[in-house]
Amino acid sequence: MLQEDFEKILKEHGLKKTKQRILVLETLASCGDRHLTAEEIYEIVKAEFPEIGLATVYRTIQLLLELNLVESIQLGDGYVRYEIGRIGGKDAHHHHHLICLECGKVISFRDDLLDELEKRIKESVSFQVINHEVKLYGYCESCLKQEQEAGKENREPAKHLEVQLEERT
Amino acid sequence: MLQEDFEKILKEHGLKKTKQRILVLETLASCGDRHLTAEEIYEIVKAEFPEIGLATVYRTIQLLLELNLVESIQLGDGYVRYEIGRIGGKDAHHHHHLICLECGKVISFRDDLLDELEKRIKESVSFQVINHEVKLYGYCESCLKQEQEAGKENREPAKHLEVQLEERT
DNA sequence: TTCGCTGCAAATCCTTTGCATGATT
DNA sequence: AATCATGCAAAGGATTTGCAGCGAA
Repeated sequence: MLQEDFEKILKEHGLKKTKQRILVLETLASCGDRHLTAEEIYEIVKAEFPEIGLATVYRTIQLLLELNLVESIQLGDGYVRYEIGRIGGKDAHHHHHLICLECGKVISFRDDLLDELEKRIKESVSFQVINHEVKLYGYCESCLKQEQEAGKENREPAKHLEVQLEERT
Repeated sequence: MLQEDFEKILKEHGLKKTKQRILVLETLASCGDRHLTAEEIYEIVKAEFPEIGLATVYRTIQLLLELNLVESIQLGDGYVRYEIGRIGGKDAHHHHHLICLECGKVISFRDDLLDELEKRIKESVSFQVINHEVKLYGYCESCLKQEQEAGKENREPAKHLEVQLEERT
């Protein structure tokens, strides 16, 4: 089903159907919420198809981005990550990310509040908003719990995200 | 004034005051809205102080990030950019970016609408939001004008930002 | 058969690091 | 004088590219 759509899209663009391309897309599709890096995709595909090369993974990701089948996000940790986009017409446009500063977990959520913001922008500034990207940094449920159990010191929450992330490398 | 604050902060942290550090910070301060890359900062400082090395610029930026004097943003074009943060107590936390897909211009704006979103997140998911980052992609005023003058074809607006940006390299 | 796609290795590009020298306190 | 910071060059790490061979159409 996913694969059939994909084959159709490839054909429409005069591109060839290859096992590598299908595997990369399938990996992204099945790891829906994991937000994989190129290297991670490579490792996963290699388990099933050891001949694949990392360069092919990069080239395929590039292709999928151009075909609008995949989207990229950068969490500020130096890696570019990829997630499957709206395949088959479902508009996954307005989904955003909650990023845990403790464990790095990424939670996706939808919200249309930003439509309101876009409208306001359009009115106040002369800027035509086409798309937007929202990242909320904080602490996820399980990290909050762990901390509560660990003791009652007041955590001084990170003021600067990027730095925070870098320090945890 | 800026420089005095900076010297005080350096002293507080047991760091030395050097010409390089001051010039990097000044460059960031005076180029307020330009969102410079490390390389650009390097070039600007080098005009006034040719002995400086790129590595020093990187090290200084790192320092400024840790001191919370500077913030970084990634526009998706592969470069990390830096902008001066809230010096002297002014809280510049909730400012976000409008990014022109045509010319790459970055416009900063403030908005507190996101506070509302944060509140909602907290209620619906158990996630403690500490900070957030919003990027709106679209077309700036002057690019819109140019286009109107150039002709009346319907522009097919970019569906996928990152790709769009990459293609303009 | 034709051309596009792949794998490999080399090349790039941005950023970081090691080390001896030089500057600041 | 004691450190810390700098410049340079080399190292790193992610991503891209060149090219000959392979595989889809």
